[in-house]
Amino acid sequence: MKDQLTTTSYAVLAQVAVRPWSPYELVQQRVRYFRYVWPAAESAIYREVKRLAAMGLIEGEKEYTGKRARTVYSITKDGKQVLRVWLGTPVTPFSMEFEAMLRVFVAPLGTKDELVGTLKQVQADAQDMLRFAGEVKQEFLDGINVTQDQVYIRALAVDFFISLLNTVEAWAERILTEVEIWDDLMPSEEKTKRGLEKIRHLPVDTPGETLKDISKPPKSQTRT
Amino acid sequence: MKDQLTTTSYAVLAQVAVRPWSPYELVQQRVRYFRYVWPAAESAIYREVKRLAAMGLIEGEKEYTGKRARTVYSITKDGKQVLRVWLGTPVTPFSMEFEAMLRVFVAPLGTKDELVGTLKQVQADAQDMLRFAGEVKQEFLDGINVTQDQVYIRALAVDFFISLLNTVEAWAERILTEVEIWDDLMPSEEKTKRGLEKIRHLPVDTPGETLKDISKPPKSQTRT
DNA sequence: ATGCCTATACTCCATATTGGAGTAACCATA
DNA sequence: TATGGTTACTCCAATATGGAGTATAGGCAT
Repeated sequence: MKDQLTTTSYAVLAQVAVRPWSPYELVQQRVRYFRYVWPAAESAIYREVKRLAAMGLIEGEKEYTGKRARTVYSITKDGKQVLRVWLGTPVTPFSMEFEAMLRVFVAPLGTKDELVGTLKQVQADAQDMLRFAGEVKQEFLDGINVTQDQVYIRALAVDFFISLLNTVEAWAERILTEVEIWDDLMPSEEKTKRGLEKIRHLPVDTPGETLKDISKPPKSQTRT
Repeated sequence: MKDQLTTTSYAVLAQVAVRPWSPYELVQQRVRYFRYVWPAAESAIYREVKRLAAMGLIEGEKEYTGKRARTVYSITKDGKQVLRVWLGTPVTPFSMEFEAMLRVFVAPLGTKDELVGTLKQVQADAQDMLRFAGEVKQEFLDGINVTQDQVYIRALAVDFFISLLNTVEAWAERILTEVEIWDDLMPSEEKTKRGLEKIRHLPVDTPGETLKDISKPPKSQTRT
């Protein structure tokens, strides 16, 4: 066992810092707490719990329901210290997986219906997650969230999540409206004109002068 | 060699569909074309090129510069057909990695400066990527992008990318303003009040009645 | 009391993926 | 001719993933 902690380790450790959990609970609740900002497989959680325990960063207490054991883990002093040290290290940048966009790229090979279907799916996924975010919002307003004592911090996260999802949802809506007025997905002068117009109005600064050298994009992202 | 294609395979195949590339070019240019919506390691690209070639979905032509060989790959009929079929299959949902948010969760264990530093980093990363997006925008306006003939499609992607980055940037800015007025990161009645007020005004619907059962969040996401 | 279904609580493993190290030729400059 | 950078990859140890498998508990119908 390597004792190099990964971001997944810190995600689990951070969750245990909130209050004690059993591995099973962590697996279930990760969806509410870090799944959407740091996806990790179930088996990864179980593995991390063992590692953290072996390293003395969390400690377990056994409980029994009949013969079935379950261990509830709490964070230790060392664990807190490790989190504190981690807070001083550089962050890995935001990154995403968005398969739908790859499909948009090759959409002209398929049908308009397929593109519309993909976009509707994106919209539906965003709406599902927004529904979930709405529930979390309500939990906080009702004062019943597990991290209620940390509202002032968690509010920052819920804000992020909701802003992002609204952006995705609005984009899908906007694009659907655009695609709906197309007859097909073939290139056309009309579409090209509209596309360029759209690009021209995008809210971002363009570089001062035309680029001679194609400048390097921002450096790559790594997951550790 | 398994011939089950992964999303990374389709990403590469979609890129080769644009125009012929050598593996090295694909690796370099992936940053411009799919890195931000489907991250993949360099070695993964080389591996996929080999697989796709072995499966007859792309075909390579050898070129020489002195003794150094390079192979330029183009998509085949079969390759296009495979992409077409793919367009008819279900999409995997959007997902992201955002380590900074995990740090926000445990921020009270550290200092205000550390939190501010993390948020500034998020902002800087977003601004870097926005600069890159601005360059892409300019390329299209100048008519010199490699996918210029697909502006009407690519405009949809650039729109997404810029909207999302602006959202992230604006969030970081907003949160920095909030955090700046705090004296420390300890819980306080004042902070709790502000947090709840913030949550109350978040742009998302809350469920009609208070939840008795904690409903299940949207289903999980898998990468294939 | 017995069987059956579902939830709890994990372990195990074959396969896939990653980052990085290594190899080697080419090219410009000093 | 040395040397440093770019092109153009290959290879691999370490890690991560999804899914299958194991086993107990509790509720409910018969």
